[in-house]
Amino acid sequence: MRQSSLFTKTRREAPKDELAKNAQLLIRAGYVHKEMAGVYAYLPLGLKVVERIKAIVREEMEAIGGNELLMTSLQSKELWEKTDRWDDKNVDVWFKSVLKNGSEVGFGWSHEEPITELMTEYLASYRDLPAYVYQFQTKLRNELRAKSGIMRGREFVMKDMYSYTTDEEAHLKFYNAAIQAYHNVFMHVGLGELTYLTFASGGAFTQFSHEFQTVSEAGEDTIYVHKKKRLAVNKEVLTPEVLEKLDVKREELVEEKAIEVGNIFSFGSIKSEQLGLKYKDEEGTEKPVILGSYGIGITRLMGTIVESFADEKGIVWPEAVAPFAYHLVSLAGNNGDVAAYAESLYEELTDAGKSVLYDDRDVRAGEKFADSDLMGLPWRIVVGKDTLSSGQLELVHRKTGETTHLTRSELLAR
RNA sequence: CGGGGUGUCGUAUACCGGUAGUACGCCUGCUUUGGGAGCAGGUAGACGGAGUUCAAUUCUCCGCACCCCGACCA
Repeated sequence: MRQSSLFTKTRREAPKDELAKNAQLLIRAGYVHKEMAGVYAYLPLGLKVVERIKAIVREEMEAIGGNELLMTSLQSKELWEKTDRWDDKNVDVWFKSVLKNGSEVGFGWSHEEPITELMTEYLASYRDLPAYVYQFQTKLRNELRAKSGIMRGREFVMKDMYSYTTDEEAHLKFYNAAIQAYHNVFMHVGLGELTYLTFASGGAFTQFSHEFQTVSEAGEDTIYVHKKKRLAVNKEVLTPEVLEKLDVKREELVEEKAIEVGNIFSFGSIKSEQLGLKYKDEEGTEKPVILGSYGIGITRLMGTIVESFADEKGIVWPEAVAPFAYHLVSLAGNNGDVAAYAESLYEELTDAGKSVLYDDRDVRAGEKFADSDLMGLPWRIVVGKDTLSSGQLELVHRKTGETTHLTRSELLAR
């Protein structure tokens, strides 16, 4: 993409109404636009990052048998009354409205109920199970207090997956596969080292739920990390019994602040019973389906990545989620030969299938470099006067600042 | 929801009970061109309402918005 055709601009200063690093940088670099407190629009560059994260998550969800679908934002009051989660006394994040005909509707803050009800239409026999479905949805939650930039908004993109299985054994098998898939996701986006499978308060069905917590100063949760065992315990369940069950000692744990980037838990058969999701087993006996739920906050993950890797100059994207792999910076000025060289290099790289943002703007070098640092693409290719005489291109690694020189063909072969 | 705070050109800020200033941005021209250029000219602003006052952007009250702490957080 030519930067001259990108409508967004960078800003020199952080907006005064944002304290969170992720929001400051994402706004300055033109990735997101704040619409109101806790509500952010994703601009072209930001959308690319969201889509890249989604692609990584999608790949893992497909690998464990997920069927992607897209549920609705408008949800029925009657449905949620069946599970006693319509009343504001029980769920305090509802946005609600009224249709012209007087019916009340809610705006989806979660989708267990609608998807489980949907499943009653399709799942009837043990032969239909298991079923795994997932979606990427914009969740709407009327949070009392939005905070931390895109990390905790009233509107955010989430991947939610639900598993429907015949019994506990099948459920646990999938549950463990999901844990592995989640590990793969966090590894792939570059947060693997910082992210811990964390034991958190469970529910009626199991002792624990599992969270995936990324250690970060910007975190809202407090966890106790066991570095050797690569696991953690949420502060809310840090009890002698839990430590014993996990076979860890309190003094082996380190307290950390962390961001909850994923959460998985078991519903058992409660919701299936409430919503009438049953199947017939081999003997023809009717049984409730076992339900599991698996979430990853896509936009929160994006914020976590910014928080985790940004430096004093700006964002530093891991290659797997960067909006473009290369930032081709042309320092042509009024030198037509340099401009022509940069143009042809851009064409050639793009034709070779490389993902390139080409800074073809007529601005000075300092501004281009500062913008490039702020936007945080992994590799910067600099084309200047010297390039023409030496035949050497400058390749700068955003993360380390390391600069290497290479020829055009070496770059293309990369 | 409890507590605290802040609202000034597009952005970041300054000052002030009496003509609202600066920087960046944006527009025009000239120069400049490897780390946010220089000169000249131009554009653009007091969240809304009520009150106090000769006079309110400034003080008071109400509303709204935003931020922070806490509570909350499948």
